[in-house]
Amino acid sequence: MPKIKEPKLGKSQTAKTVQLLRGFKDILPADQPYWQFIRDAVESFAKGYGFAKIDPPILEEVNLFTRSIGKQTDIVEKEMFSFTDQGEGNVVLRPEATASIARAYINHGMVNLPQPVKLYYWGPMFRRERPQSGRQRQFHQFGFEILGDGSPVIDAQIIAIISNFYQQIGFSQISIHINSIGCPQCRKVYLSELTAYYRSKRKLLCEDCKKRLVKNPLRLLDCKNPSCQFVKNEAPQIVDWLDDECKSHFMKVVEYLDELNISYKLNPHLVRGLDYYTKTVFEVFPSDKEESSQSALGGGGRYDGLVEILGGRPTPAVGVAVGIERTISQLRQKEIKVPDTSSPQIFLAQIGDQAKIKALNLFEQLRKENIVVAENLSKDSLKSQLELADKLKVKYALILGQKEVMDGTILIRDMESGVQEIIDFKKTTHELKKKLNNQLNSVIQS
RNA sequence: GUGGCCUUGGUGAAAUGGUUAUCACUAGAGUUUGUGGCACUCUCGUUACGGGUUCGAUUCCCGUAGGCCACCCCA
Repeated sequence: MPKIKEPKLGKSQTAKTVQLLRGFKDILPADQPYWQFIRDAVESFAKGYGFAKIDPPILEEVNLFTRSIGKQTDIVEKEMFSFTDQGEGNVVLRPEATASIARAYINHGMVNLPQPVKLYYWGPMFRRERPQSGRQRQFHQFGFEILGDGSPVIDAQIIAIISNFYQQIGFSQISIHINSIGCPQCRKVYLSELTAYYRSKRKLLCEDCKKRLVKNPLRLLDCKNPSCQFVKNEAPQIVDWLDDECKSHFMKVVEYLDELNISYKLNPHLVRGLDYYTKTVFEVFPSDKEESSQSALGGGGRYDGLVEILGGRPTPAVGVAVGIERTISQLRQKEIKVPDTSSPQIFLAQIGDQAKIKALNLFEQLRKENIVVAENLSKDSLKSQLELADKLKVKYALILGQKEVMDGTILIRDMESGVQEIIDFKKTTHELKKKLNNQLNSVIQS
């Protein structure tokens, strides 16, 4: 066992407060309705579009990412939480999930399933970056991946899913950018063209672009520095250098999107930071006013080479990944109301020892009937119990006291009107169900 | 990794180089124990951590950690 430093006790004998790790956050009970809202939407989409869930592990071998995302990318170069485990080998907290999905596809012989294989995932990802708005070191993504089909209609479908998803959760203004970065062959030709062009303009470039020119020329296209804009606007565009295959693929994708009535913007400057992308790439923004890369809600594209890079048979694939925190922050900003399904409608209050025992049993009985009841059986005064009922904003309070126990009855109090009825204790569940159903019906009617 | 601003109870704020750090909200306990949303009382802080300057620091300085924001890059 490695030695663990004990926290020093201060003069006051209390231990120093333990802080959260930089860039890590607790997802608190108050946040959960948002998470649940998105989770429900994702699950219903997965079901509707025929995706099966997969949960790859959070820890993976470092090679998985150096081979897939690319050694030269920032994610791999400086943002991975990697460490040596006590045994052997380098392990890494996954920075994204697509590579794991491709690995799983190979590992479990999914080539033998009817193609394409449609998978979705949900979970935490880790990148060791400096935190800022819309960026944490642990964040969550969900994603949809379709492996084993190279047809452009699949690209369009993935984009349709994400577009419809955001419509569904109440984002009416989203903006989808799409582009094609070709296959490795035509991209190679294009890259030499692009670097030749930029080299001729080298003197005009910002410092960052000079670095990009050597390191990752594709990224030159999304430089935000105003001084580079002119150079950028005149730069050769990849769509003009796509080979016939890639060009017709891209045109078909666009055609299908038109057919599905999905609005998008062709963005010749859109490139993505992971090496495995081929052909179609796209990004989703909350509105056309916020289209900087930090505000991207999600993105994806085709990755026809990935499975092969990881040692599988050549398998075309497309996918999309969505940032959940970013989506939630937009839900909040747009003040989209999300349902809070967890809050109880009933509070059970008791007075006196006998009533407490009876309440204990009643609570269990109601729970078995799937009636969500709040209580605080350790509190004795009715006043404080009703106070709590009020704070929980329940619709009804059940009141069980000495008198009711003797009479075999129970009180149902309507918390809004203050009207109370005495009912037969045995009919408690029946009455509650009746009341809750009435309420439900009136909500549906209005 | 670079830069800017910031850090006072659970939350949001206030204040001062000098005895018990103020207020509001929240939470808990209570106002003699069968009725909530009001009111009142009480309780909850070594002023992020470490060091320095000083007779004296929460206040000034430095470091560390964390937060926010921007760049790089990404979701």
